[in-house]
Amino acid sequence: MNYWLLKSEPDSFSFNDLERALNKRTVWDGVRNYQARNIMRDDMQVGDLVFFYHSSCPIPGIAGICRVTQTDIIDPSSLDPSSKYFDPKSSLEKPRWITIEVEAVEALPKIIPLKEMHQHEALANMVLLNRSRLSVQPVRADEWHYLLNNM
DNA sequence: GCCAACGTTGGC
DNA sequence: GCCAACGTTGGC
Repeated sequence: MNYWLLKSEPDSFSFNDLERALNKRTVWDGVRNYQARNIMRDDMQVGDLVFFYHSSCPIPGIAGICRVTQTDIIDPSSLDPSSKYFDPKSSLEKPRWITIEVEAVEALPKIIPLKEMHQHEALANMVLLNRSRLSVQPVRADEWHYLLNNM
C-alpha cells in the first residue's frame, strides 16, 4: 500500500465538504497536469491512503485522511463542454484525463500547518516542501507515520 | 496583490 | 527540438 497527498482549495472543496458528500466520496476531477495525472493513472491503487491538503487559504496544511476507492476513471469534466475543465482534445475513445475516486476516512484532530512541517528535519525531503506546485504527490511511509505520530 | 517556480504553447 | 512568451500555482 502506498501513501499520497492531494491538494484542494478549501474555498472550492474542503475536507469537510468531502465528509458531507454522498458516501463521503468524490471523483477527483479537474486535474490538468500530466505529472499529477500519471501518478493517479499509473501509481495509485484502491486502498491507498491519502492526505487531504488545504492550499491557497489562511492556514495551508493537512486537514484529513482519505482512501482511494476507485481508479481508472475518465475525468467527467474533461468531456463536459459546459465545464471549465473541458478538454476538446479528449474523448471517450481517447480519454486524456484519468483520475480516481476517494472517500473520507477521518479528519485530523488538528490541521497540520505547512508552516510547522517546515520545522521538522524528518520531513525535509517531502515533495510538498520541495516541489510545491504538484497537486498530486507521493508521501513516503516514514513521512506519513511521522506526521501522524509526531505532529 | 506580489512574485518565484515551473508547466505549456507555439514559432522557428 | 529549442526557447521565449505566457499562464498557473500557491505561499506570503
